Amino acid sequence: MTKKKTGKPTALELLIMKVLWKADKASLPMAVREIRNLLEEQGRPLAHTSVITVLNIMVTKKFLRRTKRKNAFYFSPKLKQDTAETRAIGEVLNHVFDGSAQSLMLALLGHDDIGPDDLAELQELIEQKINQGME
Amino acid sequence: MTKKKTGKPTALELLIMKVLWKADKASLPMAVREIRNLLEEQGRPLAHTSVITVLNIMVTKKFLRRTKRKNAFYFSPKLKQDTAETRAIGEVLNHVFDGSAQSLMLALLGHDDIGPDDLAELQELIEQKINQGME
DNA sequence: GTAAAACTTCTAACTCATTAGAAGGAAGGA
DNA sequence: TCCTTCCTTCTAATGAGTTAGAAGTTTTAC
Repeated sequence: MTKKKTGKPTALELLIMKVLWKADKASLPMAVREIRNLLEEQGRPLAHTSVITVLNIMVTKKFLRRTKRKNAFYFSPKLKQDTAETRAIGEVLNHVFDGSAQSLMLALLGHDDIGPDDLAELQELIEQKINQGME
Repeated sequence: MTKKKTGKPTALELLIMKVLWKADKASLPMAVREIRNLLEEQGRPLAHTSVITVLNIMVTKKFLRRTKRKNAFYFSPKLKQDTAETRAIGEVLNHVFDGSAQSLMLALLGHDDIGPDDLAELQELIEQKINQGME
């Protein structure tokens, strides 16, 4: 009986994942210090050791891969952004909206930050999805 | 300087909110025992005192209203379902999808549980929103 | 080659969420 | 009235997430 535990990143872990996903587009594993610096730049200053602690936790959770290079460790994402996003929306869909995509959509459309231009784009996305389904 | 703290319910608090929202449609405040029973029925058995503890926390968080009736307390939702849903989706929108409704939509459409019939309904919802905007 | 700098592991504190027992007050039946 | 039942408040334990210091090891710089 293997522990299933799909698991989604916590708030801080998500910040780190985003940093690493970005770097990963250029296939760049990152050192602790680089990650720490970027976090600080985006208003989340942390002690060097705090970052290490979280990174190691993320490795045990299988969110990250850790490789030794020279004297230090480098980290790269193992959990894909798509996967994390799908899990996150699935979580909200099931727990908050009881699985109703319609309810979720209503809440999204009711949100302030959605402009008329956004609406057109959303339609386009659904359009594509529909067409893709009948190919 | 007042504490802003918009605050969204935790996982357990959300379950309780849902129970109370349902009852509130008929304007029915609920006693602890009733809430406890419903939670148990839906697979979340808790000690009576555990339920009380959470309910009281929810009152201090202003999620609930508490009124004395006879010897016992009755609870009803103060936080509206719409509001909670909007906050929940806003949270994900901002933290996971960096404010991009398009990204969120893609993740939603990529989710397994979305069938072709859902797609049509989602389009309809956006349609309505668009028309409503130009009246 | 030795001292400083960089990096890691270990340990631990603190908060919040979840869970529940012990103890005490009010209500109600025999 | 008295005992049982029901309800509350207080207290507390556990676990996860966040944060960071102390200490130890490797690398680099002069």
